[in-house]
Amino acid sequence: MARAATTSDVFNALAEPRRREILMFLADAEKPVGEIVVALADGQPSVSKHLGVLRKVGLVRVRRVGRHRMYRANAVGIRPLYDFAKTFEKYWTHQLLRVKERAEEKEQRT
Amino acid sequence: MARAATTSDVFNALAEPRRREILMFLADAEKPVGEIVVALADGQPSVSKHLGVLRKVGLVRVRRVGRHRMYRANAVGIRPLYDFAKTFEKYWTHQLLRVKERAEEKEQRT
DNA sequence: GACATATATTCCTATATAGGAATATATTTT
DNA sequence: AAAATATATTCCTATATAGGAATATATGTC
Repeated sequence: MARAATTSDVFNALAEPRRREILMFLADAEKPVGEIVVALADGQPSVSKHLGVLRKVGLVRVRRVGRHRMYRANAVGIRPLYDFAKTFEKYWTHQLLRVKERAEEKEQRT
Repeated sequence: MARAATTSDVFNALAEPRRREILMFLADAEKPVGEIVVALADGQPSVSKHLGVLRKVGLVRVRRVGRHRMYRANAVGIRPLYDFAKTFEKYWTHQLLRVKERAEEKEQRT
């Protein structure tokens, strides 16, 4: 079988770097497609397609304003990713702590 | 062009649900392949392949013990994902706050 | 209504899978 | 060294892209 569809879930949708960039660009304020195209120096059809994927998995919302479409990030959509990653937070904290301890031990010996 | 290789980065590697499950299973302690196979009720070659991908992007470490290979999660490898997701934390906090406010306003009106 | 602007969609293609089956490799045991 | 155990790798195939080009759709303006 092939890989799962990018539209199937948030993880797959965000596996694409361009889509992560778009989402970060839309984090603070809503923007029309044309501005994204300029900001990311990408083609218009490409951006539209990426926005389509982000919309399907609920990571962005759209609003029509005249002939523009204003897109904005739907932050809560990222929670599945955040929650998954956060599970491991304590482990790398410990890991870094051990590195620090070893560094200090080494320091002691000098 | 096709999608980026799963081995290219952490985001792509973790787009696959099975790999996320494997990583969570390896979070607390190192385990031999056979145990993962049993725990996740998957085929041995399948698990081996997934472990190969996780290893290539630095999400797991291996250690040989007799004829076993002990795998463990390398938590820090998840930081790119965590950092990305964390960027949006403040937004959904605000978003939830607004939902709460609206709910309270509504409550007031009754 | 003709024209311009903004965006979405369709069509095509090369490619990187993921899964299954079969096989190869490494290590221990007898 | 033969057999058994544990794991990795190879081979094959169906499929879901992502990108480019061309086109369609919707809306505003003259």
